[in-house]
Amino acid sequence: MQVFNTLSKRKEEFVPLHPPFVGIYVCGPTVYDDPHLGHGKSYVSFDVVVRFLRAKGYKVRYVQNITDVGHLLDEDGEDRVIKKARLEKLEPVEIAQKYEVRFFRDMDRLNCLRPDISCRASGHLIEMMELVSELLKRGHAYEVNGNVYFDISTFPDYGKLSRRKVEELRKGSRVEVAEDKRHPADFALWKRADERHIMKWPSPWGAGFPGWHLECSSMAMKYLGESIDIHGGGIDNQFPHHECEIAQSESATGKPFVKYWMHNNMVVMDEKKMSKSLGNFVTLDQLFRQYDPMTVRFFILQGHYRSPQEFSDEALQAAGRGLDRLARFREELLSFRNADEAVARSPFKEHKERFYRAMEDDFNTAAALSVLFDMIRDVQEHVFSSNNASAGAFACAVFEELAESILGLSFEKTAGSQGDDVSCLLDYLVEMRRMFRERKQWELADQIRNRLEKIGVVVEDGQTVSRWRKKQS
RNA sequence: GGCGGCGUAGCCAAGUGGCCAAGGCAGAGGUCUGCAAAACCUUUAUUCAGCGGUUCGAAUCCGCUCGCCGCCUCCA
Repeated sequence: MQVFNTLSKRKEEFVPLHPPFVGIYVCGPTVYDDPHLGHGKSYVSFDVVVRFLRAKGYKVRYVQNITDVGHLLDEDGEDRVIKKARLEKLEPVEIAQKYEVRFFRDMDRLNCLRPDISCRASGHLIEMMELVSELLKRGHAYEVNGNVYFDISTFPDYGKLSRRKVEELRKGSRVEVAEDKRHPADFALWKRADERHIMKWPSPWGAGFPGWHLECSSMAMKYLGESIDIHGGGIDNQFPHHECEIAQSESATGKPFVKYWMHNNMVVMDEKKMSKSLGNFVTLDQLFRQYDPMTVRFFILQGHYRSPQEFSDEALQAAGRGLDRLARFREELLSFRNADEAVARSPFKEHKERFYRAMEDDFNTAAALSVLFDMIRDVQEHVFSSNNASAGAFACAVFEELAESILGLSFEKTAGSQGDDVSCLLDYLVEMRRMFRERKQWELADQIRNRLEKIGVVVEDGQTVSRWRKKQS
């Protein structure tokens, strides 16, 4: 299996440090606002990575952090969480809690598996301080006025992930350099907090809070060991965040921190990166009012995780239609589910192999997805038209494994669309329409169909039964 | 200014040296149907931003030009 490693800038054969175990750490969200489509792309991408590694038989431990401590926003030392707390008139902890809940709510809707360990930065201050002490002890850090900085001159490899030279960093720098740093590129491990700062902790260097790269190093190493297999995150975190993680971790342990660095690309909107700070974002919650979460997942899967992805309503609608077709196909295939598949001599083994080959080539979900659509045509020929039950059963099992287990597409009806009062009424209206049709009272039958269409419900007449469904978007 | 990347049909998007350039959506024609919808079948880029070069052979490698983006500040 080939994985693109940002460290080497090429695809490498994937060999875990301690097979069959795989430790993967993915940078989690800062919980101060609702997650947007960009978060969706990132976490769906890594969800598929985890799902596929498990399908390949690896024992995966998936760790993801929750950043609830907040990072520096400006020179005043106010961080995003605190700023939001002031705006919403809540405690910082309430803000973090609130948006953590909403983050998982949206990830659940996208059918992302929960991480095996979801760890909050605020619960790991001890570990972070220990890391700072270790770096001080080893001479990789220095203390000035209650601030502790990492001394970049002690780590010659600094820049190896993002291909940057320390000398070049200074020139393009857009922020003012803190005066007490020895070198402008030195970064904070611990920051002193004044009285106004609400989120602060006592430490050997006085009251303060951790630097923004520290939590990932501490928690990744705590739960996955000093060297981990995969570290993932957004490409926009490559520098400085991941670069600093490497410097801290490797200086403290003397061991390689990460074997494979994986970075997902951005969602693009109006020709610009979708992000909070630019203001051109659409939250998942907003999106889900218009599109089914699975449509969003399907949309994400249609692109490659390392490519930028263009967001537009047209693209989302197209994704919805494509997913619809897959869902109908799956429903038809489901009638073969329990047939005897043991005797199957089927062409679908080949589809499975093609799918795996695509996924083994750096998780090419777009190519993998296309195999599913090829399957539609071939199942039509080898199962539906010949009513071949054993081939159908095999195809059904293959489809469930590929589409549902690995790609994480869920075709179960969303709650509220089944068994509630509205559904019962709709069922009755469709039944009524059927009676009109049997008596060839087309006008009355059409009237029902037209009226339902107006409230976004489509009626479809099949060979034997009529069905209704909610129209997407 | 430094580093990195992108430009493939109306839209989204795979493909990075060699069968006719995946797949989805939209479009066109057909089958089915009371009419629709859905489904199914067929079809849709002599061409991969442009110009040169390397090669028996390039969308894929190299050079230049044009356009665009990301990172260098928190960001998935």
